[in-house]
Amino acid sequence: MKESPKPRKMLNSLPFLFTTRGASTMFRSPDKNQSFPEMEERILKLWEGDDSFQLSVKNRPVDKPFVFNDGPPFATGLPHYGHLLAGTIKDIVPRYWTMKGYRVERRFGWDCHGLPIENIIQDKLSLHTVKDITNFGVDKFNDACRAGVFTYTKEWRKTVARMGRWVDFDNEYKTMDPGFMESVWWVFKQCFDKGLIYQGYRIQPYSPALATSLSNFEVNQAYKDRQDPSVTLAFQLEAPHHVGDLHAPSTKEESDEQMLVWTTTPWTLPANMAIALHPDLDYTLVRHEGKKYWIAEARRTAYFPEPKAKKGEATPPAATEVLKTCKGRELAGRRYKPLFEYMEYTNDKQYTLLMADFVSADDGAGAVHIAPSFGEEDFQLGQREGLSLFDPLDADGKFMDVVPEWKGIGAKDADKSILQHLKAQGRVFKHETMVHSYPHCWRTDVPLLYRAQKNWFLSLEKPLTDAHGVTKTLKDWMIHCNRQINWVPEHIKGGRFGKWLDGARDWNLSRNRFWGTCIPIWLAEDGDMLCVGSVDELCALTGTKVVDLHKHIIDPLVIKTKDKKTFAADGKEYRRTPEVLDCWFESGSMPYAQRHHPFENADSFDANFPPDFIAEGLDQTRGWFYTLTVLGAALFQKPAFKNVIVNGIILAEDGQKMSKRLKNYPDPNELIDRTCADAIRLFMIDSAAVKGEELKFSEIGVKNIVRAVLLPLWNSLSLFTTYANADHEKGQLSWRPGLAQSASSNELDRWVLSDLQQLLAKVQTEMDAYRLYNVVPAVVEFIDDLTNWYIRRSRRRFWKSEDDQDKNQAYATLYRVLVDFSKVLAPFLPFLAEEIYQILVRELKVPGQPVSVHLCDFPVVDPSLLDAPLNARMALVRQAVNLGRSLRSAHNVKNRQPLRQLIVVVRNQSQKREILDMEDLIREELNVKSVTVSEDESSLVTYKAKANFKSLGAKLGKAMKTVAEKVAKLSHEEIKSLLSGTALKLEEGELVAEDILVVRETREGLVVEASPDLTVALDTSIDHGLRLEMLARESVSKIQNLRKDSGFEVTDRVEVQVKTGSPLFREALETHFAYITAEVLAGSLGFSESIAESEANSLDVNGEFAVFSVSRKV
RNA sequence: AGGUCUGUAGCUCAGUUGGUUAGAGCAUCGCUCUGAUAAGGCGGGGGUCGGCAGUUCAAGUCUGCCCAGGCCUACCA
Repeated sequence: MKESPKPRKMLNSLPFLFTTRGASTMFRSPDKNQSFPEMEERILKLWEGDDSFQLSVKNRPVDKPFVFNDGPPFATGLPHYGHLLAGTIKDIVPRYWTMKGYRVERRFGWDCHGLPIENIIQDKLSLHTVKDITNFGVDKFNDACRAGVFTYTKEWRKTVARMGRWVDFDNEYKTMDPGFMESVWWVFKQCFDKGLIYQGYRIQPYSPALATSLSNFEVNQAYKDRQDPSVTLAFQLEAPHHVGDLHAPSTKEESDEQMLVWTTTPWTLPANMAIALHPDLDYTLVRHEGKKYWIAEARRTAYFPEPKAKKGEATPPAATEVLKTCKGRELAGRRYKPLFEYMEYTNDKQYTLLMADFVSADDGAGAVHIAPSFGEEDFQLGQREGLSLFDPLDADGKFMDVVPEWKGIGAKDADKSILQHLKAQGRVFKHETMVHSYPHCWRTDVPLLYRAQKNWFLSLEKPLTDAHGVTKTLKDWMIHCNRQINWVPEHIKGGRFGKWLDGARDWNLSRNRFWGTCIPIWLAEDGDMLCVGSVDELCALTGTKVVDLHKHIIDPLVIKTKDKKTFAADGKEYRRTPEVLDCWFESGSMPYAQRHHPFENADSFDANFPPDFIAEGLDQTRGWFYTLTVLGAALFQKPAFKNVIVNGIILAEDGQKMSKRLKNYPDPNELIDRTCADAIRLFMIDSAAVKGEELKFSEIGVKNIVRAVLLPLWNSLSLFTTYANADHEKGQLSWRPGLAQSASSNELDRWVLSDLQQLLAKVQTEMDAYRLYNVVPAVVEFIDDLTNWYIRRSRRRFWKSEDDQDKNQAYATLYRVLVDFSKVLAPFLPFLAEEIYQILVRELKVPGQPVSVHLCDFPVVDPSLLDAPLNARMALVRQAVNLGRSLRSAHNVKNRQPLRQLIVVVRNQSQKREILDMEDLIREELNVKSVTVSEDESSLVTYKAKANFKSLGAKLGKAMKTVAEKVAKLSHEEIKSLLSGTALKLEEGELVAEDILVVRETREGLVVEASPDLTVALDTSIDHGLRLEMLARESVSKIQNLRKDSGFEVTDRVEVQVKTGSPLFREALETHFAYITAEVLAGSLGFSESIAESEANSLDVNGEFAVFSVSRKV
């Protein structure tokens, strides 16, 4: 064989030129020490040069789309393994459907708006508060956000491409594009016109330092322990006779009873409106030190402990006297004297005892102080009972004029003073402190206030009617749509996501921020509102040409009109509501906004919605998955996606979260350079991470993929090209790629082809159901079948020098398998699959074949190649071989020692044929002279039986146990008779063959191994001839090792010299001269006394000694 | 605190409608094979299937309660 060229370098510079290879070489030989990362970089350039990605899309018909929607990431940070995992899934599925003949457009998208970038810019410009930003200028601030939001796009592009993901970055969408934002307005107006949008209050975490409310995400970042007052107050109740007299104003007639109420937020007391009790809890009136208090019975002893008996005293005098006990509901409506007089009396429920289920008696006094402006539950109760909102705080969280005592003092700061005031009035029953977990402002560390904020909401409770006239509330539509989605893993549908939908509440759409899509509502002073749904509309209404829809551009535009239909001018003035939209609204609008629907491409919308496929992480359940679902249901009463793969979270190897600070994970780019992208992809896909479970990421795991999957495959390719080139050069091979070939007569060939068809069927089934986790194990198993059975068993067929039919069939088969298999692998291992395809197909310029494996059609099952009985037969033979190998091992008979015969005992006639069919294979694999098939195993094994619990259990029920014991005691003969079809009568019933499971025990002193299907025995007697053969094989092995150690090429011819004093060795070498010289490609084999001995070249077989010398024949 | 997922060999995980002695890969130890292979083969060691109850002739599997971990959600006054 000629020097193989250095293909890598050549291809880098001349990617299309293959003709420079020597004419005698058929295939480019893969480098045995190939660096996979280098190979991948080369493939990337090849794709770029060929424009393969664009071709793979354009080659497929427009009217056969597979629609994929990509969730947009933020480019303010670098991609991490979570992105790589989702990205790999987002690559595999589209590649697969492309190869199935669909046109799969893949547009990348960028999330541009929102807090991540606003926070970065605030830090950069040292703008700490909302006021700082407005003083700085919203226009300048937004410009800075725009300029900073794409910091890492280059790194993203590079890493995403390097991972082998094909996605269109040039045609990407951005949520800040005017077209995208216009479509978001359209979506908003659709909701508005359906009556879903309303303005209302919701309790939100509020940072007084920043003068803004915060998102839950921000709140969750800064929970910490905090010491707060824990105060029990005594509210003076009025006389009870006013109960039920709804219109009677307070008489201020005091009773002598007080209500104990617990709070940790004294600053909310000036806004107290009511007290809540649980209707079903017991409340007790006690007399203590001359005063009467109501308290939840369950809390009584916590507040009024029973005095302990002192030594000598019998029963201590009770300090607390129980007067009466009743249910909370019996106290409903009792009035109390308010602590403060800041509020107007607007509702007869004000300052009364109200009933609420959320009240518990776990701690406190079992009665809750209600300030509807300052707590979620308070707010809900206030809404129900018609209480007004009273919020005496200004934007900075300081008391306003209505509370003159604490005017200008911050809410939390006023706690102490308020308590002092109340103590002076005798209203504080108990004052302690407690430590509890409380949210703080993540930027300023100031404790947050929960207060009612005016917001824009999307109602989930409004009825919507679909095209078929069916009416449901939006929430019910969402639940309805969710039923149509194929979730992987399935449990999310009814579990995490389904439950979340069940409990979904109206969506708060507004954010008091700056860099986002504006809420397109203009308000008049009288509360009248206009919703703008497009740029043209805005231009018409304002008479201004607008190209950018960001806040600083839009806010100054005032709409003046008399008539909302004709927009006649000079009427009321409408000004835009200042909020921007929740960014999730933009993400949820992505299916429409990325294609500027309905302003462009409206006619093709139906074909593209809902999309076939999306894939994101588990954390998107409440994020993207949810907002997509809301808007899909709101606009079209349809699900926003048909299939979704939810990936799990990737953890570091130690099971902790990946942490930059702890450096407990390798840098993705460096790992790619150390291992390769294909291996990382496969490692991630071959895990429960593709069904929503977490994955512990380990570099060792990735390296194992290289070792267990990539290298064996690479070596298969290498074997094939090496032998093909060698044979081709010597003119020992007629087969050529692309030549028509008839079906192989060799069982191994037909087996591996059938095995491949089974794999194809499996991959198709699993991919069609989006169960990626079932695909990789099947692929890996096929690699094992291919390398460790097909190729190992076929080696000699490639090695032999005759250009016969068998050899040509072997080449044709392996070639076909490798090419087809490269197509199966293409979605999963896009680089290695491409390299195989390039070497085996593209570089040969086989007519009619695409230039890239990714432009090929996914192989479909060829029923003519599928032969399930053959697969079963081969499984049986492999079992027989395994039993035989096990026997050799157990009895310490080396495989190089040929044995006389193997006896296989079969269970039936068809097995007999199957074993005899493959006798040659078994003989060679087990190194035996003959295989004898027998149907009677009585001489080899003894039968024992076990009860078949499955079949007997149903019949026998309780008698199962006794029968099982009897079955275990059955004799060999009884079992034999049962097996032959005779039923056995027992007290408990009749036994038939199916009711027992036969266990074979080998008879003493025999070399026998049994499995449920087969029994195998080995004749281990060795005669003179067998011994000579063994020595010959040992010699071959030794010589081959010497060849290898000397660095000779596979095809080099050698001369062999032997020194031995052993007559047996001499006889073996002489007898098997032809065999040995053929095996080791020796031109001569002679004896010599002048060979220097070393450990490497001497051979000691059971005391027979020989020394070898091998030299290359020039 | 609630929801949800997970808990099976040293590690990563399979385990069908409940049914024999709970499996695989990796790792480890011993033996072995090999001119494609950094591989392959055979065997060994290694398990109270998170715990406790219950249903059943029979529970890793079904039910209940509890424990641990992850994620999501959450102002309990």
